[in-house]
Amino acid sequence: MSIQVTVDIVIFTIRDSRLKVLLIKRGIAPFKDYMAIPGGFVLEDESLDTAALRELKEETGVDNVYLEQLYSFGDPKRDPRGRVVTVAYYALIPAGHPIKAGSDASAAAWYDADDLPKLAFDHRRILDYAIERLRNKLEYTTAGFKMLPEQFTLSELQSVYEAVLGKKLDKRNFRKKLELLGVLKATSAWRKTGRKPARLYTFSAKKFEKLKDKGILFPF
Amino acid sequence: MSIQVTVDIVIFTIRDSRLKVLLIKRGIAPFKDYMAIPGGFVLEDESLDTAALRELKEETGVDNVYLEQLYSFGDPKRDPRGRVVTVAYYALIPAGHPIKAGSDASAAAWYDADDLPKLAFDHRRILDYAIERLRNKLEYTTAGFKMLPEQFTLSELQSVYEAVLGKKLDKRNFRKKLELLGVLKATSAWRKTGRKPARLYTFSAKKFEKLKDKGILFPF
DNA sequence: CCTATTATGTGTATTAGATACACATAAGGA
DNA sequence: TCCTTATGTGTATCTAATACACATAATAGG
Repeated sequence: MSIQVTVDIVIFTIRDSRLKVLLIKRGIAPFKDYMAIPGGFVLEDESLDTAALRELKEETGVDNVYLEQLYSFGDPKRDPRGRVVTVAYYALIPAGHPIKAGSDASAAAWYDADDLPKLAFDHRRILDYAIERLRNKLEYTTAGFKMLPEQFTLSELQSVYEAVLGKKLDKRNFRKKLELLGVLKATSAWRKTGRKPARLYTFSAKKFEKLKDKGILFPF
Repeated sequence: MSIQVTVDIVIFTIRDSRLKVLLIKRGIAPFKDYMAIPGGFVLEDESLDTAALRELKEETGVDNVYLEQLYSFGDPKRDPRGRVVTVAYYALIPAGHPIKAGSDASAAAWYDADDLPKLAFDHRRILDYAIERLRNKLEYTTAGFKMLPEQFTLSELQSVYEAVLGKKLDKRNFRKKLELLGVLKATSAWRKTGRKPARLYTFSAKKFEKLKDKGILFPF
């Protein structure tokens, strides 16, 4: 009745206007040379969240990013070595956020969420579940903002939504909704990106909290 | 690094037009005489879902009801006896469904979800989380139907929604939405309940699946 | 038997939000 | 200087959400 407990973390980011997932290559059996979601054992004296944060830090050097528990997977045969229950998490990393891949550096890489390689264990199922959750959460939470740096253009924000949802959105309607919600603050800065400069915005957490208190959710 | 894993199950039903939760009285320390959510250890060769189904059956005699994983709780100090990670589930039992409480019979009872006693361990947190999840799911899934017998009146259905959401709904608008969705089948049976008889309906899973495929969700 | 009580069942008007859709502007690069 | 590309902006239409009142059928009680 004593079971090993791990955490596995699906790490999402946006790159090249695409939803990407960080995978590492397994160096040892079972599933040697398969790609896998980063993870590891929960230690004796740490909570599940702490374990996930620690693993995330170890694997990517990343701190202070959004992390949420996803689901627990506990099929008795999911790990051929023995009974392992894993608590899956997912993390959202801002586009362009620097990643210091750890000792597994050469073996870690970003993969397109809709073009995944074969994965070890039941990681494909975990990943599919994470993508589904992210898509849903995007529509009624601020998950979209968590994949952007503090300052961002409206096109960048829209691009995040399009990458995750996998479909094009209408620019004017997208902006209309944002304006209606009133959770963006225009800054006086501009992104000069080769073309016509775009205004930079920040997310107003205060205004969002007020909306949440009123039961108003994001309508994308 | 070897941890005990349990499942705990928040068991919901509707009684007297109120959302109720099944709690059992603990006979032994720690938290002796406190009320607690039913649960128990995950066995060596069973999946998490199987463990939850087994516990549910053992505690209530109930089979074939809706069961969904909720969240995993793993604070190192949540159980004073040692390291226990629990995978919480919630179950929805149709109103009026017979419960054969097990050996703990005398100690098991239904409590109003909004008038709970002191609970053992972190069970209050688990329960609050379950209620929140149920409220949310009610609005975009068929959870409401799962707390009703196969045949039900429209008033009974509305009463489930009102009990869970904790607010009154407009009868005509409620029925209008249902009609728009078209997931109900009128039967030729009537519930004679002391007053004017009410028509009995059944839920059409087929039609619901079609709606789901189109991405249409329940708008309550 | 008659009346009071209680739950069922039904439609319309108003408001709010969602969707569909096109063009002028500013900058960089050829 | 022109071409390319991304930014930024408003209106009309449709669909869904909300607010709201009364006749009907049955039982219970006097």
